[in-house]
Amino acid sequence: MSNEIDIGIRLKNLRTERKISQRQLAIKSGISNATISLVENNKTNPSLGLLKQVLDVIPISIGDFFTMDVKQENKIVHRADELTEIGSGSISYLQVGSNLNNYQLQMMLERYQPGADTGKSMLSHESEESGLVLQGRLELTVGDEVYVLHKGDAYLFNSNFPHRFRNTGREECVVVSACTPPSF
Amino acid sequence: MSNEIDIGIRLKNLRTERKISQRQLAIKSGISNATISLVENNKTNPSLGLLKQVLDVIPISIGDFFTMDVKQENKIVHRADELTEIGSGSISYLQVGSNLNNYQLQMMLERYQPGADTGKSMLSHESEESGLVLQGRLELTVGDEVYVLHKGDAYLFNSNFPHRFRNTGREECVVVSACTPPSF
DNA sequence: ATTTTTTGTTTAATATATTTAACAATTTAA
DNA sequence: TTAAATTGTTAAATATATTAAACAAAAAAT
Repeated sequence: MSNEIDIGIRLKNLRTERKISQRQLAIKSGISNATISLVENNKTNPSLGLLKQVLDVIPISIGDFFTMDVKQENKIVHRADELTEIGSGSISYLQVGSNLNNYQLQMMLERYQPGADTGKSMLSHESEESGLVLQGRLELTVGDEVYVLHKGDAYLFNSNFPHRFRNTGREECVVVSACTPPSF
Repeated sequence: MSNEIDIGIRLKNLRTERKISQRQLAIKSGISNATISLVENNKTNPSLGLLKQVLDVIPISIGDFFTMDVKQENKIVHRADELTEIGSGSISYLQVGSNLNNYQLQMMLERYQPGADTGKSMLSHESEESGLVLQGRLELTVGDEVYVLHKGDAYLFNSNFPHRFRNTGREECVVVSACTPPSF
């Protein structure tokens, strides 16, 4: 397992800046795409030779790779039309910032269409979550407790509890939420 | 096998500068001494985590490790009193330069006290050796041939042949020798 | 001299990185 | 809407790094 080096983010930044896929990088470098995925997620402890092979196609030297600044999302103010959509279907998640790799906080403007449901799958992740309802009706289930929130109501819980959101109202439901660390 | 990175020399320089043995470095870093040996000789392709563990005890960052200048012995002229003694006992080897890691050539001023003997152990190493006698009497054995050299005489042989030097004269014997690559 | 440590290296055993192949999810093309 | 291609991820197979243990050579100690 990795020995606490942030190499994953560094590589991912370099790759995405150049707008190439893991597979493209894999082919050019002669490394399998699986490995590139593992490296980017710090799920392996790559050898120097491997890293060099990959960095050679960027190209960047190993020294520069480690001394370069970790690409910071330095934009501070994000205009309403600049929020990045990471939801889909009947649920919209407009996230503040696009690359949160270096942040601990994830802020979103959420819109649930009537009937929208995050699913009974009770997704759970290791983080804290809070939100405030701006409009509409939101049903929140945490564990076996069920709550209904209206405009002005808010929630805060440790999200390793299984939880679920539903818009049980007739109009669109709008929520501002925060999560730490970012969950997706 | 290594992917052509000169990490071995870099690490060895750092370690020897600090005058610690492979084993000491191994213990402090939690890595086996065998691995350190392999790394220093570029006989393995170490993982980043491993490298970091080792460099942490130096200490030096991975970035600095790769960007630092490879310690070159850049002294060109070495004064008579600056030669470094690497012999002992009845044999003195005054070497030109102290750290020959980055050189292929090892030049020495050798002094054999009367009776001095490199030993019957017939040390053999993979290199070429040449020398010229400045003073005294030198007996050279290569394989099963025995030669006696006097002032002005010289030798040159492939030193993977077992060999041996002795001062069989009554006065100090002085030789200037060259070896490639350096043998110790 | 002779033992005892310490040195760096090497080999077989073991742990782990890397690959191959499959997967689900999203995008593109038709 | 469906099919085909591309995305990133994961599991089992394989290749390789790493370790533990033994080795020879040199240094230090007795």
